[in-house]
Amino acid sequence: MSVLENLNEKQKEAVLHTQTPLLVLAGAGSGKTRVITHKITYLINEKHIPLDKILAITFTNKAAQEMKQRIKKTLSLEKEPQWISTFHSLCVKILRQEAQNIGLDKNFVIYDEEDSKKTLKDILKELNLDLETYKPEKTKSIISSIKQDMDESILEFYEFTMPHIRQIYQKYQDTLKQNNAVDFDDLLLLTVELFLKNREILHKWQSKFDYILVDEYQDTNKIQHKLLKLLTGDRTCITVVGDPQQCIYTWRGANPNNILEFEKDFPNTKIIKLEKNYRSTTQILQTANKIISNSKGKWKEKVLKLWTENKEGEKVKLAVLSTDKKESEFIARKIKDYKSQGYLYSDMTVLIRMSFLTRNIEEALLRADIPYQIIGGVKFYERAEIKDILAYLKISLNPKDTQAFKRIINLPPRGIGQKTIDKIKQYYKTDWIQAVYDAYDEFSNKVKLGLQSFLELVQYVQKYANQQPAQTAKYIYDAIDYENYLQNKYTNDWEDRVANIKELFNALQEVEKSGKTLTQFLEESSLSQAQDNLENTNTVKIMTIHASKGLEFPIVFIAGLEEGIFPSGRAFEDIEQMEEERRLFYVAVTRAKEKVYLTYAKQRSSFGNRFQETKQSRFIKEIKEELEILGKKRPPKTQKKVISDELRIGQLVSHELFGKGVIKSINDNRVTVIFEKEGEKTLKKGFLKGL
DNA sequence: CACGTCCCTGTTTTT
DNA sequence: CAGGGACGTG
Repeated sequence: MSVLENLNEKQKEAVLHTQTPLLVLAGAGSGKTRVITHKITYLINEKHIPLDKILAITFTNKAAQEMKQRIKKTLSLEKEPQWISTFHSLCVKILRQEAQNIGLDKNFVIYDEEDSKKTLKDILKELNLDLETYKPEKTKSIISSIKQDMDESILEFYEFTMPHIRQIYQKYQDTLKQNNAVDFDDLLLLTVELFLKNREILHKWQSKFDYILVDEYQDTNKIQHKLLKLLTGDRTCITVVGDPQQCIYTWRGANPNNILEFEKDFPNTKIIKLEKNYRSTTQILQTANKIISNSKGKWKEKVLKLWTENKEGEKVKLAVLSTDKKESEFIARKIKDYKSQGYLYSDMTVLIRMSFLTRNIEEALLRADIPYQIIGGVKFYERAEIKDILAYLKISLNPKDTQAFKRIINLPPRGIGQKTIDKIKQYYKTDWIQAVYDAYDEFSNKVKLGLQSFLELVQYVQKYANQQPAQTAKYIYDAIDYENYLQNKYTNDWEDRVANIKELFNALQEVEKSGKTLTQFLEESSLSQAQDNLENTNTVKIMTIHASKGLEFPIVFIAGLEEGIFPSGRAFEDIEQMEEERRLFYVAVTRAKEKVYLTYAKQRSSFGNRFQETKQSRFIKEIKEELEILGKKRPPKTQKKVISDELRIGQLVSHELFGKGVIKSINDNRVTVIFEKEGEKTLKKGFLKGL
């Protein structure tokens, strides 16, 4: 049982190379996950590195989980390896242990995007600044890039149009600190700062790891690169795997230059290219190569050219539909077809560029009785009802958390409004709960009553949350009569929301059973990702292309190939962004093993009612000669079943685009068919197949 | 001073 | 369609 079994020469080389830092340029479907897991096994078995001295960083929690289990199984371990995680989870672990060394309370909370933006909004109001000039989204993204690049010079640029941006940034950092909170970027930044400031601690963590492996390197940002450099030190014990052509996260700081810089920062780097693809058919790969050949050709010698020994397969297909509704119905119909041909629902995925496109797809699949799962969208722990209940638990662990406090002080309505909160704030010394006590005498009896009910509840939660989180959550739910609150507030979908709460109770029950702490649970929920919820069930998965990173499916539908959607309208004026859109398309197509369907609608309804004319995505034109256009051209010779002369009235037929139908009349070469879904159409014989 | 209603706007992608 | 801000009412 060699660890090198079933690896090709290049893969073997990548597993065996440990003398110098290693950069593996691994194309889509070239078996990079395999290389990483085999390499870990090799390091343990042959190089005798203890399992817990290997650090492996993956892009998603899901990937980390799978890798852990694979290794546990391969090595017949009792427990899972503990240092396989994402960058963010790794940094949380480090920070929890070292909190006191950077003036952080170890009960710090992680602010999500919403909390961070609300914090910024509060700051803007306090500073009396215009919300238009300093849009919280914009401001947040500027602050993020400062932190991700560890470089404040970007402020000089923005100060021309946003003179107070520096002040806002300062205040934002101060506020987070006061709240005993960190944002996503802080997890990385604070860890790096800790290492830079404290040699001893750095050495401690360096010596914890004898080897470091990193996946999806093209999507790491500057500070992650820096962190790796710090952890590696002068040693050579590092392997990173990536593919610049699959970089799709520059908009949140990913820096594909990390791949180029790697050689500089890690001397004597060896480079190995994995270009043999094991996933896709020749046709799919050819189309993918065509897509990426239209990119500007940066990263010269780092660009991979994929090839495969897989069979030819079918051409990538394009279906043009009249409306968005028809588009999703087409997809549903195809799914049914393939199901009846023996494919599983779980063999198929629908990929989209923007999550609002899930709506139509979901409706069509629902109507067609096709089981599906939506990955991402509004995530579970970002739902208002979940955050409401969690805020009670959070405030009990960290009573400094302003966002949690504001969320629940008047939930359910207790007659406490802005003025009361302002007053409480004047009494703020150590934390919000204390502030409420201290300010208490200031208020009218009515407000006092409201505050009392709040304080009583919080006292209870503080007492029991840690030991019995599930029961405590239930207690909160009943105490605030939350079901009633949901019923009144959300007349349409309150039942779904109640179901979500029940789901939360279950999750908390698991926490109690598994012996995890509430803090651990809260931090996992903050760092939960779309893919984490990917069920191993026989359902069609619907997700954004970003969420599909690292996954593969036999059949892939890519919907909404329209200018403004894919590529996104925001990319129109920016060449770099357009390049990223193109890479995104490349990633989408390379998810497929056997079949790819591209679709777009000539008309799409925006918001509620109005239809808008769309324009075909530029990407389609770029690969036109690779495509089989459904419903327009004669199907290629592979489909010999085309019926020619023996058509008769009443015969069941099928059409690529319109689905199943029955022949109503025949007139020379033209046949009128009544389609199950599309109604009556007259078309040429050649387009029909017998059933 | 809190709370309800009306009207407006605005859609990337996410740790 | 939905979330948030402005504005008027009790």
